[in-house]
Amino acid sequence: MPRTLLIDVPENFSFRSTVYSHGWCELLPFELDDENWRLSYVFSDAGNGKHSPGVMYENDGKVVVELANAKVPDVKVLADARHILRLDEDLTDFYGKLTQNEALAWVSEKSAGRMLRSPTVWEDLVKTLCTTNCSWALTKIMVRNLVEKLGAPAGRGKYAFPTAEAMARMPEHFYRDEIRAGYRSPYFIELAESVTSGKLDPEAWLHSELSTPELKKEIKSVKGCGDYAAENLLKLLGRYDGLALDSWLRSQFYKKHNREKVCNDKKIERHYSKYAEWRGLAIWCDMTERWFTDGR
DNA sequence: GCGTCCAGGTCTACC
DNA sequence: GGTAGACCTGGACGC
Repeated sequence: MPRTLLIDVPENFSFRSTVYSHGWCELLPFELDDENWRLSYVFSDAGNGKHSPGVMYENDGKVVVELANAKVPDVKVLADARHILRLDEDLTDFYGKLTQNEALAWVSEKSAGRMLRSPTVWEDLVKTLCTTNCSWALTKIMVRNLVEKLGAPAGRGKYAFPTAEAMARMPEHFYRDEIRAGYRSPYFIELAESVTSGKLDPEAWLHSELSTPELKKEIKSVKGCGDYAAENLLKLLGRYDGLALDSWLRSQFYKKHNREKVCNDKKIERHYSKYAEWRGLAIWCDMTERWFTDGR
């Protein structure tokens, strides 16, 4: 039976700014209707293998979650929605840092800075691997293939994000031929097997007591995860002291701050050093300003 | 239509 | 520790 849940949001929360924070809203099981500002997702109760396609949107100062069925318990859906939209993340200190720089004043005005994420670190980790060394178009293809070919059917033509168990079962040629993952194929299998065997627990990274450099080292132990991928995942975990520089971010920096000339990473790091532990979020907001101020 | 380049990089071998 | 070369794919681009 369909049902509707309501979630209170913090004062400095913007549904649009959060959904548009980066490309994750374009990766299945997320789907964005940017005319009506509704974000779809397939919620899962991993323990029971149940799934509920849902739609999130903002109305009257609350986030509304409409669900197609009652297969996933309310408490699980609510927790996942809060996690996805980062409703419990306190950005007060970050916004305070931005008052030192008028150029980034728009961030707090637009209530930006909450980077959309998946309900599980597992899903974010796999998606991050899909962003490495390829175009965004290929990233979307790989994620779509993973979801539609390995995800559990959830009705209405929707699929949940595949579990580690489902991914561990498939042979390498499946990833090469069906997912189009190329050289990443053995990495996916190794990662999935590590998670299913209990050797690796990505969800524990959310509350890890390790320092960021130590946690980064652990993330980089995953084959296919280098500096960019580890720092990108750290941002999704709520740690912003790495810049997660990739070719897109670098090119945007050259255009905006270096007269379109290439420079080394040290210069980029110096530029954002004043934001201290928030520098990774500061560079991301700075480089994506047009998305929020010009419309996207 | 075909070849080349490169994109939201990383791994390995070698020095 | 630093660096060169290999690695899959698909889209853009030049011819």
